Amino acid sequence: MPQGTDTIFEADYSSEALCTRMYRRHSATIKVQKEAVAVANLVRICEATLKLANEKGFHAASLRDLSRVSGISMGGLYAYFDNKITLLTMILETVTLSAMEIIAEPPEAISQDPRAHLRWFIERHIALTEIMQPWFVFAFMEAKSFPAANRRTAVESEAATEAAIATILHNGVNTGVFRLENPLLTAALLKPLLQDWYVKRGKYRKRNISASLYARAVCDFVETGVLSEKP
Amino acid sequence: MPQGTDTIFEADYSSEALCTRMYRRHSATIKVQKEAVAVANLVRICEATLKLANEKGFHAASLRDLSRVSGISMGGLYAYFDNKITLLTMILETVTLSAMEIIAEPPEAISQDPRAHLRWFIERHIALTEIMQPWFVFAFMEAKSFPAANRRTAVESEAATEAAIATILHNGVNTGVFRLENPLLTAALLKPLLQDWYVKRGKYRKRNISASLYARAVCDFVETGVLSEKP
DNA sequence: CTTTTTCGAGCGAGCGCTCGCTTTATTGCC
DNA sequence: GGCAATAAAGCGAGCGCTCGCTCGAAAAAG
Repeated sequence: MPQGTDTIFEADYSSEALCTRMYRRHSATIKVQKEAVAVANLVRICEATLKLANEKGFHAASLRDLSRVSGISMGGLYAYFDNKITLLTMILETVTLSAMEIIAEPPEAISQDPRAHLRWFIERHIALTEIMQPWFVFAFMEAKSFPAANRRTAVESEAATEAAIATILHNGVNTGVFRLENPLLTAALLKPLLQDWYVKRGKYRKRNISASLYARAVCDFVETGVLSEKP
Repeated sequence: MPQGTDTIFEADYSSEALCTRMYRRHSATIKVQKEAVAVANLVRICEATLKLANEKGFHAASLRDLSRVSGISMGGLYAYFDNKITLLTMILETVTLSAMEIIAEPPEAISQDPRAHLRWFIERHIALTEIMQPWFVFAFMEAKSFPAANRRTAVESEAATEAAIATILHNGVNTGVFRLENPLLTAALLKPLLQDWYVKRGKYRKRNISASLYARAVCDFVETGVLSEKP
């Protein structure tokens, strides 16, 4: 596992790995033929794009900015995409595909226990969005300006995450571990807690709250709420 | 109360009322002297700006777009602001000032009971962001591109909201009504639940979830979590 | 030498913003 | 009330500039 000691993910989510997958998806339209060269430049392009979009928004970032920050000339950039929206789409695809991989079957021992299953899902979600933080922030902030097709995909991806949470909650209700009226609505409330980790990352960094501490806080909050006594 | 049967707010938050306050704050620089005329036009400008920013983002919306949608000529617009950033600032101020007014002392009966106090605060927050939804979405989405001074104000305003929640939680812990380890962190987790109502409003509309139903769901979720038994 | 990749000046479109002018409202005088 | 005189408000073509994007030449690789 290239990303260190983590063993919770099946795939590699480093920039190089993500851009390799991106290159292979778009090898038909990318004009640079040698994979090693292309991937190295895609990494520079993506990292520069995420940096600029985070600073001033994707639309406000010009291709001259991108050329300067990535160190690739204007013309060079157009060997990798045919227009600015394609670049946006390529990055969004990467996020959506990765987000879909969060939803997976957990180890056998965990899937039997709804409470452990929920904790596992929350931790896994926060861990991936931690590794890919700039990518997820990009998708979240720029979602509005996506072409309609991409926006639909993004909404579907988010709905799939909520549905996965709802299923876990539902299993918990059936086995008597959880008590709640509307699993889908509760799942909808859990989503913003997971998103806040990457959207407001600066806030938590300032308060010295790590990903695992945040994950634990979310789990505790979700499980028991704030009341001393159940009403 | 001009906004109907609501009696939870001291002030009026209609577009007219908000733009009247906006006009008085900026009467020195706004070149139109008659308040009635100026306020009517500010309403058209603000509503058009919020609409366009919601569709394509503030930066991507041109002043020609704004002129067309608001029905006010290019030159006319510049009687109300001296540049595009000033317009952004004027709208942000309006949101920040309104958000600050959410934090208020509740009726005597409520402030004695931390549980009622928390519910009151949640309901009040959701009710105001419901009335002013486009304004709050604007502030949330465009916060990144604010001038530094405005961004600082926005962060402070958000911190103040969290601090207010934390105080309520703290009182609850002291009186034994609430049980939680870190009131500030729990308050930080409550914030995204309140924000999701206006940021992802379309999702909840599609599912026929009203503001009061959402507020109730958040209150229940926060109070008791999902577990059947306290561990 | 041929092929692949990189380069950056330059194009037209569209941007934020201005300014000379027209239209509308108010005032003062009979 | 009628009517100039003045002030206020509204207008939109056009300015300088930056945008996304192109393309022929230069450089690097094979």
